[in-house]
Amino acid sequence: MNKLVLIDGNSIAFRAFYALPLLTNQSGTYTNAAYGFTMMLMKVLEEEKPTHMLVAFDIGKTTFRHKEYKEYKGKRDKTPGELSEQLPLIRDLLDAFGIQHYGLEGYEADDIIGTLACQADGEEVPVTIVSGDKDLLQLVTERVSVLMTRKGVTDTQRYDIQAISDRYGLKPKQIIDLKGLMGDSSDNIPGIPGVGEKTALKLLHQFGSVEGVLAHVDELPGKKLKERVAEHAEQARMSKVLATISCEVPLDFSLDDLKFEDFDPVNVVPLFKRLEFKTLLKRIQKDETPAIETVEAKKLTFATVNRENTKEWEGIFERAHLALYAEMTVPNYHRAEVPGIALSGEGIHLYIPLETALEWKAFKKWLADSAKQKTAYDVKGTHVALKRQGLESEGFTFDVLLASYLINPSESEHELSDIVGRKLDDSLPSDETVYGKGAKRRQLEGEELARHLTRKTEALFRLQPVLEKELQEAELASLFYDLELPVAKILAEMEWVGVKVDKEGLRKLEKELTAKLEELTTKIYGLAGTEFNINSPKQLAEILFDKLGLPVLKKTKTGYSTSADVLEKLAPRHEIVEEILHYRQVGKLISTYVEGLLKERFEEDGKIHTRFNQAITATGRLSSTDPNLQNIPIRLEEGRRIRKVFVPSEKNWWILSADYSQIELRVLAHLSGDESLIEAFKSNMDIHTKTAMDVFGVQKEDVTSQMRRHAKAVNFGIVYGISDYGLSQSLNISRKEAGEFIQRYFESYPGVKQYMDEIVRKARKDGYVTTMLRRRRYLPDIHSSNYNRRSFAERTAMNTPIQGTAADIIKKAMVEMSRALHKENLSARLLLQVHDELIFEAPEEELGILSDRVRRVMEEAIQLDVPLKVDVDSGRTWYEAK
DNA sequence: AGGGTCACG
DNA sequence: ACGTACGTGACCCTC
Repeated sequence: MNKLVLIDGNSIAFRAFYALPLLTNQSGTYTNAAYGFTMMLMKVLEEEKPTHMLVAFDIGKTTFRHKEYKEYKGKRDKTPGELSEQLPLIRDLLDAFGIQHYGLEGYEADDIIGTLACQADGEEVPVTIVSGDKDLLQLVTERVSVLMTRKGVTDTQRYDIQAISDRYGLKPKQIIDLKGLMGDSSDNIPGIPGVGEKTALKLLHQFGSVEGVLAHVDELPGKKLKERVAEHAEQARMSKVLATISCEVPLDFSLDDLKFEDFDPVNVVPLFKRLEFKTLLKRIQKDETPAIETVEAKKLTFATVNRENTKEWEGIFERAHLALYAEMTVPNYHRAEVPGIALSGEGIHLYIPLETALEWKAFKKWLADSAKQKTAYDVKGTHVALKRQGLESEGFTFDVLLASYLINPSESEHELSDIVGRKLDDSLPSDETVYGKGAKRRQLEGEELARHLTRKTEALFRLQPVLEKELQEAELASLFYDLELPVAKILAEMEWVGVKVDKEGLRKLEKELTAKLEELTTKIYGLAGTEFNINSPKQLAEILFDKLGLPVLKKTKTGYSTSADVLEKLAPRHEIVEEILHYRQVGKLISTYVEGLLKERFEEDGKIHTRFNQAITATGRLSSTDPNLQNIPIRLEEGRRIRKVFVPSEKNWWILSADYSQIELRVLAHLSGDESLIEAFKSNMDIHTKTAMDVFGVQKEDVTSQMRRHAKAVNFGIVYGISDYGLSQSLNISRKEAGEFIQRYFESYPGVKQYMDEIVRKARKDGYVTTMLRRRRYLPDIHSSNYNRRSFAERTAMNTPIQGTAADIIKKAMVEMSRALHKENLSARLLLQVHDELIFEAPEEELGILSDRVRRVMEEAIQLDVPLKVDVDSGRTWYEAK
């Protein structure tokens, strides 16, 4: 049975555009209208199952209606550029779906739809019209219905004869009369002034049509109305003509030409990927997965290597380049089992169960051979996990995870299946799909595991050239090969070595802090006059604001804020507040640091083995998890004591820490070329004092500690992409004062101001910003019409080159330091990196040379127009090393 | 699972 | 009139 669907293209595109926020893909193309349109399209295909389809568009400016009334559509606002540039995109999408689209000079989409609806009706083919325009209701018949958008994009209501009657009490054709009387401001159709929908409907219910109303002017209720109708009779007749949809557009095609057979995902997927329609992509790929999977599974022939047949497969190790994947049972590779390993080369896919791998000499030789090139996903994790199984691995020359990260560090999904979905015209089931999650998680074995793993290595093998090319094109190849890959190997070693912690020291701290917490708890209950959960912001707010009547200074989404900055302001008003602040402090130390560290400590070696995530931050920094060793307390003495439990792992060894002084401001001085700032660093001045002198116009001797504190906050603000509001918050001053500070700063350092303006301009032009080593971050929101999003992107444009360059520099220092340790034959080891600081452990006799080398390497890691300065200190624990 | 809070650079 | 300082991760509570 045939079914024709006619879509009012402009109407749906408009609706989608205004219903959705102004989305863009990474390359800055606006996609919201195209996205909404596609959602609607897919819904219609699913629900209507059309055999014939057409999307009609308005093209050109004038239609036959303008002859009748030259003001037609006269008052309509211009289509925004962000929408009109998406119309070609929508046509591309329709082409990909294999759906006809059409526009005709001199006619509106309505008329094309009307003509085809009439034809189809004549041929007894049922028709669904999709639009947001009520005009089209006039086309409804026994066989023609209209799907009208309601709110959002895909929420629709079907209008047939009955529905129109229910809603308006009219027959479909009377919709024309309705508009003749009430007009339509969006099309600039006048109708009768003062007659809206209510009056118009009342009149039509009584007299049936515009002509009927005009013939009975005398019988109309109310003097005013009579006058108006009489006066505008001609205008009403004309309005009716304008509102009438033509069914006689000369079309050079017939219904048969509009045949639609189900779309082919092969054509649609690449376009969805380009436009980053992730949800829709998943939807069509889900529908398609079974088909693709069987094809893939058939195509991919793999072999399982076992003790008996190893000889048959050893030829594979002759190959110059293979992909390797070591499967793990849990994400923490320090604790994971490796059930098996897969290898892929052109036309060959092997699965090696762990037991076989451990005994297979040729495999182990190949694995440890640095001349044998290997592509992996996460070489750091792979290396560590294998090492835990007693397998040495070398020669990782490509990391799919790191490549994907460098290509777009803002992307949050770098799981292999996501990368395959983005970069290949293919799909791979995610680990969650294969293994399940939570309680439903299961382990695979045998054939199933082998298939899943070889699919992964096969994908890795194909991904490598694709990613390699993208790296080249974005000028990221050197960053990848010369910096990130070497850093991955260094981090693997750091994680493998781990940091020794003093368990007894932690236990003592735990006892002491717990006693303190109990004391505070009792005191707080006493002051509150009741017991409650101090850890619950909700219960705490009740006590503070309801029971004790303290003023509410700030709200959160869900209630009253009890954050530290609020409590500090409330402290003078009630004794309890200070105790709560202290309680929070101690509570944090116990749960996150004392208990947290004890939980992560490995019994075997008494060490903590964190994992540095090298593919997470948008700026190029590292992060650290399980536990996070980059946020161990230092600012307050009570917390700083935690550092006493971080000790050297060998007798008579020391902890040595080397940190960059003011690296971000020095980078800013270099990037901006500001003479005054450069001079300040060249003469080794205290930069915050210098800023205070300039901003407050005083001599060095007259800088008060308050001035220096304010200047320091301004400097932070500059690095973060300053705003007066942000600065006012951090200093607890008025926005006006903050604004004045900023203005005076920019007057003192005009080069910085110029640089900030320039970097934002560049971000707008290119769509991204870069660091000194060409690390790239895209900023699609730089074009957003939303003030907040745009402002955020602008601040990011200012901050990322600074933070990111500092990250580049310390990574470079790590690579060179690792070479230096090797060359000097030192047994000192790098343990941790904390953004601008490197922490080592070393035997006492190496402290002199190590301190010397570290300072040199770090200070000379990159040549800037200002010197880099490094402070080095050592001690028996991390606490004492600084 | 998400929000609030807080630890670091 | 709006509502932000940049970059992270872990814990607790609440639903």
